[in-house]
Amino acid sequence: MLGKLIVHETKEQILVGKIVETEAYQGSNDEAAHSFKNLRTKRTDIMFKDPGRVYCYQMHTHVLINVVAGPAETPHAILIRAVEPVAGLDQMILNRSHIKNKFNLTNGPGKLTKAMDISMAYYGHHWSQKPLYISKGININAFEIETSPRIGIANSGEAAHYPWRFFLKHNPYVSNYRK
DNA sequence: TTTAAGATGCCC
DNA sequence: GGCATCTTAAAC
Repeated sequence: MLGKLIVHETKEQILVGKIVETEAYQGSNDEAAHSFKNLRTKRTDIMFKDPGRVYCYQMHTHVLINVVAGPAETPHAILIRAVEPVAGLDQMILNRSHIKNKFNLTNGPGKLTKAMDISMAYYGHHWSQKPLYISKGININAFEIETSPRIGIANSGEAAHYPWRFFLKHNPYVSNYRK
């Protein structure tokens, strides 16, 4: 998914962001995943459906978005943690309360949803359909990708150490690492 | 029914 | 390091 484009056709502008950071959550076997042990609730339900749909949820005051992965009944998901603005930068600045630093607009999972005006209304929406879809971007070679443990899951036992965060080396729009 | 924690971000 | 703010899971 790294290098692919998220496109959101809003009524104001077309907003486009290149994916530069993701995290993998492996369904039933991953203690850090919401779907650990196949836990199926109103929130996690969409992960048990067909792949390619939007799994979004609210975390504190923010919305976080995922792409559902794996076949039906296999609740995997990929969290989109950061994008690099490609189009609609001025609208993103407005959406982010006039944040000045362009590197601070979309470098986190809660920041990018606000910049790109992606809300909980997209729960279950398919990522192949307008007005919110993923399109072909650039191909990324393996040597351009760096990995690390995932962020913000320190209380997830062994899973906290799995190197399932993926991001583009030296890209200034990647989020700041923290535990 | 109640409570505590959370795949965060911003301010001090 | 604290706190906003709200959903959800799990304990009572």
